[in-house]
Amino acid sequence: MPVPTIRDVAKRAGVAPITVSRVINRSGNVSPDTSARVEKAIEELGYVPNSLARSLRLKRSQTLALVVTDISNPFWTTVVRGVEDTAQDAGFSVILCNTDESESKQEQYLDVLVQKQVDGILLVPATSDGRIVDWIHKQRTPVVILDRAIEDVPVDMVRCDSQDGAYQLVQHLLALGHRQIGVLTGSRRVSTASERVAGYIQAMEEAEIQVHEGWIRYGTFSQDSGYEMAQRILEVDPRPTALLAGNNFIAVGAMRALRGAGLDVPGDMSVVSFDDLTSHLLIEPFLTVADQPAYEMGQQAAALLLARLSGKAPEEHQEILLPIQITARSSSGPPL
Amino acid sequence: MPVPTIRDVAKRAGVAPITVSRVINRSGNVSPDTSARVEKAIEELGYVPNSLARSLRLKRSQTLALVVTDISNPFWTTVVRGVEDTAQDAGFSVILCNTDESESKQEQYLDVLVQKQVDGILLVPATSDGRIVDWIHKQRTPVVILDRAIEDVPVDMVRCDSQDGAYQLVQHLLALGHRQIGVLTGSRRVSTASERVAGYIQAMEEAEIQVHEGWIRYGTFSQDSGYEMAQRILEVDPRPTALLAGNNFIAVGAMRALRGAGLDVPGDMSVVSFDDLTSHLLIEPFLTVADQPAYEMGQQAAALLLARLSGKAPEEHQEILLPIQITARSSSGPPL
DNA sequence: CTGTTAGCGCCTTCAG
DNA sequence: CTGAAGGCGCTAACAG
Repeated sequence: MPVPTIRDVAKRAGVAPITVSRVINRSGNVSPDTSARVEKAIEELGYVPNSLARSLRLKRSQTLALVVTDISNPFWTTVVRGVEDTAQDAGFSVILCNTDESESKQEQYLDVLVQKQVDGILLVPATSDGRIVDWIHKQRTPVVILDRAIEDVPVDMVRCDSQDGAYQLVQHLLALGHRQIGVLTGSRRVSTASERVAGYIQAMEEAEIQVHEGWIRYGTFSQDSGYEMAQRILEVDPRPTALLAGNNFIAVGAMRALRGAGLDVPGDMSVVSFDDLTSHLLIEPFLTVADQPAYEMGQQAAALLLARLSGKAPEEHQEILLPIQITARSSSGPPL
Repeated sequence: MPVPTIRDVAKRAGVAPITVSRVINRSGNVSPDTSARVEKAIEELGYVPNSLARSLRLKRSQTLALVVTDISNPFWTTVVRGVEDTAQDAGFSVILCNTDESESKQEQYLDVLVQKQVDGILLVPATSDGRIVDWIHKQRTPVVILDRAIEDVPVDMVRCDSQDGAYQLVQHLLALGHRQIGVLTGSRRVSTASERVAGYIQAMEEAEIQVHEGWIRYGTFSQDSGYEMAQRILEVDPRPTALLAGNNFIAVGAMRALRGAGLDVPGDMSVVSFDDLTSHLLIEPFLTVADQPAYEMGQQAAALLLARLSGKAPEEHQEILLPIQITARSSSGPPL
């Protein structure tokens, strides 16, 4: 016996398919009596509506897609939760995709998502190249860009004020007395990486400190890269007395490198970082961090996308910038 | 201008829709000449196939669903990667869902997934109640159960040998000289939680140690629960000299509690645990653990499901049990 | 190699 | 309050 369709239910209840549809979707008025007969038939047959057919007809799938760059990072899983909770409340499902910072994987996923007729896409772009957004727009799928800026394209965006976060972290280090400060960040092609450097430079310039070029290191947002960048920066003369890590993974990698070099944190080297979320898994949080509101970012991005879908968002593209607060802990102290 | 359909492409290329379909799917033979004209039309119109319509017609969506219980836990994100990589290679997309160990959320998700006509479901069951599997089977959707056993229902299953893992961990503690050993685990309704207790009891009985009832604590697989269970167990007389944590989150919570009580690990109390994955984010891994092959579990489960879908799996239900190895580190030492 | 016909399961429109 | 007809976009089956 094949899977029952709306027609099977209709036949069994002695009504037309459309009536069953009305009962399922509570659209139009159906007499309590008929309604009950339909419900009974649904129950008896174990009928489950086919939402593929429904979506095809309605031209909407009640589904959002969320494309992130690294699902292993607790920072992103927190964003995921913010998105999911918000979508769920609005009756939307979420398809989650992971690009591993790869542009080609990103392209592949976006293609599939558009084909699957998702109603909207939340994208953490692998790079700041705006063409991908143009392409999605051409497919008439609404997009909200998350966490990272995109160049030269008008699009809804929700992100954190990375520059200010970095600025605050460096100010904190300066206040402790540091003058030689290094920064380890992600790829140049990722806006958050360069903005964090910009905030660093801003603070250093205000303090009238000459920044040594070896103090600024670009890599990737990974532990391995953090490890390597830290090793390199230790060889720079003059050697920094404090490091600003572009994210939590870089911080962990860097601290491993410092440990390998026999350096104590914060005794021999202060370390401050973005993204507090490693503390979920640490016995004793000790990293001084700029703590991005990950959950809120997910929430707001999803809310904005949903507003777009229902035509409730203002015509012009929104750019929401969330503030960052820093939390001082024991990984930063005065220089030797 | 509305989104172009296969008919628009056909018209522009001067062919029938089916010919366009054949070009897109490389099904049937099409002359290179026609094919080129079609490709051109597709390009010019920016045509993207509607896979909703395709799935409706073909009765398959090339989509799997993965339902996990806690996406914040790196253990699960690793499983996710194993599943995704395997699915991707076979041309399948994955819809990821997070139940937070809640049966009602689980039910809700499964309903949506069946409605969306996913081709198969990979489920980490919130509880060992077998009825949910019966329900999915009734919907004719293949399922593979991950990580946790389900009672009394014939179904494909891929999981790790929790009992043996716990047995090994306790043996390790016994070898160090511990006789009073406590165990902090998850909910009684979750098979892995109880299996880990079973392995503990097995090892203790073999060593002819009388297990004090206060030494076995059931809670949930969360940090808060670990914290609370650890606080309680410290009041038991005789107090354990070593603790076995049912997962990484419980271990972290427990260690925080020990720290709050002024106890040193492993000086005053040894701690061993399941799931090594916190180490990704730790500067210095120090927990003695039973390290479950998370990525492989995801891979194998996805592979099994895909084999089912293509009819390549053996008729009878498979139960794959992956071995667990323990890694001894500095969190465990001899008792005082 | 190419096209015609028909229908996947559902819901909008218009009639009763 | 209920139903009949038609079509969303796609592809199998069967011509030619």
